[in-house]
Amino acid sequence: MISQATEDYIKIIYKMKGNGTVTTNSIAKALNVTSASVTNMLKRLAEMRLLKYTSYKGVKLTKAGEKIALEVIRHHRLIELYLSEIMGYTWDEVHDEAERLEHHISEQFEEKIFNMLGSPEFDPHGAPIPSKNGDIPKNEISPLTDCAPGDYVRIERVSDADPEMLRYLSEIGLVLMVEIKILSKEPFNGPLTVNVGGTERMIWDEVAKNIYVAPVLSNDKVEA
Amino acid sequence: MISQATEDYIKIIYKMKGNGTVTTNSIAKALNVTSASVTNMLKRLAEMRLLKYTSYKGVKLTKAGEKIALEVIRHHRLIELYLSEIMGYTWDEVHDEAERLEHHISEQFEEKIFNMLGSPEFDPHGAPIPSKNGDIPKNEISPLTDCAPGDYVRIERVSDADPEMLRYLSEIGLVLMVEIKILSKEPFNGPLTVNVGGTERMIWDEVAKNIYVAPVLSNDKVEA
DNA sequence: ATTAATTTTTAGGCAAGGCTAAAAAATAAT
DNA sequence: ATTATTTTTTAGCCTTGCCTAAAAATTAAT
Ligand SMILES: [Mn+2]
Ligand SMILES: [Mn+2]
Ligand SMILES: [Mn+2]
Ligand SMILES: [Mn+2]
Repeated sequence: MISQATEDYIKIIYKMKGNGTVTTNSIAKALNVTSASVTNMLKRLAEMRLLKYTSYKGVKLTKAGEKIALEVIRHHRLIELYLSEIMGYTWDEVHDEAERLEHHISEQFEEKIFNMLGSPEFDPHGAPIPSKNGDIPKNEISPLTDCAPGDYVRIERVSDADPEMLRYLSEIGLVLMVEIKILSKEPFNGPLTVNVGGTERMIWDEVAKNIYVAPVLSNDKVEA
Repeated sequence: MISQATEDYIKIIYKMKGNGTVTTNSIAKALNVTSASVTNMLKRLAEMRLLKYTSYKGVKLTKAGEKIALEVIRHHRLIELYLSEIMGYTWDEVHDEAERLEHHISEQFEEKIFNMLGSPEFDPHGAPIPSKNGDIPKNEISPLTDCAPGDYVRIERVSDADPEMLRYLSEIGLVLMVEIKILSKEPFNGPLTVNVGGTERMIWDEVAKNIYVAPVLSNDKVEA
C-alpha cells in the first residue's frame, strides 16, 4: 500500500511542475515540512521509482509517479464535486474534507460517485477531473488579471486554496459560469472594475489572481 | 489528532468488553498483530488515560476511551448505512469501505449523512448506531441458535464479520426483517429447519451463529 | 507441591516520517 | 576572484507502530 505522505508529496510535485524546476525548498514550503524532511522523502520516492531525483538539481516524476498523482487528483476533485452536488457542502467547505478522503476511498467508491455525478469533467472550482486513464479535460482559460477593458468573459475556474477567499467571492457573486464585463483596469496590477449581474464591482489584484475566465462569444452576450 | 491505530485498538477493546476480561492475547488476535505489539500499545493508551491497564490482568476503557469507541462505531455504522442506502452498495460490500472511512470523515460529514439518512438507529446489519451523545438504541434480540421448534421470529441482526457469509445469507433469503418459522432443531448444535417465505431451509450451526432474531407477536403473524 | 503449559511482558530491532543543527554546495554580490 | 548569502544535504535524534526471541508471570496438570 502507498502511504498518505507519499501521495501528498507526489501530488504536490505534480502540481508544481508547471512553474519550472521543482525544488526541495518549494516542496517543503508547500507541504509545511522542513527541507531536511523533503530531501529524506525524495530519496525514498526515487528509490521507489516514483520520481527521478538529482541532488541539488530538482526532481521529476516518472510515468509511475505521474499515474499516482493523477489518481489522487481525480479522487480529490470527484470527492469535492460529490460533497458539493450531492451532500450540499458549499464550495469553501469541500477542500479540507477531500484532502483527507482522497487517500482512503476505494476504486469502487470512486466509480460509484463518478456515475452518480454523471461522468463529470470539472470540479466545483472549475478544475478538470483527470479521466480514469489520465486524460485531462481541456478548457481555454486565462487569468482575469490579463483582461482588458471591454472584454466580456465568463468565470471558468477559481483557486481552491483559500476558503476565506471562496466565501468572499460567492458573497460578491463571483461564482463559476457568471459572466462579467471588464469596465476598467489600472496599471501596475491595479484594481479592475467589472460589471457583475448589473452591479459595478472593484476587484483588486489579491482577489483577481484567484479567478480564471474564458471570453464569451459575442453572439452569446447578454448586455448588462 | 488521534491516530487510526489508536482508534482501532479502542474500538476493538470496547467491542470485546461484553465477553469477560479483555486480554492482551484476545486483542492481538482480533487486530492481527503480535501480543508484544499489544502490550506496547496498551501502555501508551494507559498513558493517554484512554484505558486502565493492569499488567497481566487486562484492560478497561476509561470514560474518555469509551467516548472515542462510540464515536468511531457511530461513524462506522452511519457510513455502512450511507453506502448501502444512498450509494447502492450491497451489505457484504460496506464493511471494508467503512472500516477505513470511519477514521477520516469530519463531524460535518457525519452530521450530513445522519440527516440524509433521516436520523437512523440501525445499520444495514441491524447493529445499533450510537447517538451523538453515546446512547445506544436498544432492541430485544436473541441468537437464532436459541430458538425452539414452533418459534416464529424476525431476523433483526446479522454479523457483519464475513462478507462471504453475508452473500450466502442474502442468496437464501435470510435478510433483515424477514420472518421465519422454526420447524425443527437437532441437539448438539445440530441444524435447524426453518420456513423462509414458503421455502423450507436447513440452517446449520456455522450459519445460524450469525443470525439474531426477535419473536414476532402472534397477532402480527402471517402464516407461511 | 512440582512440573508443564500458556499468557504476558521485556529487550532489542526496524521502517516511516517528522525535527534541529551543522556542513557542504550552489548562487549572488562585491 | 573572493566573499557573502541562500539552498540543499548530512548527521543525529525522536515518536509511532510494528516485529522476533527470550524472560517472567500466571494458570493448569500431575
Ligand atoms: Mn491529501
Ligand atoms: Mn477543487
Ligand atoms: Mn478501522
Ligand atoms: Mn455493520
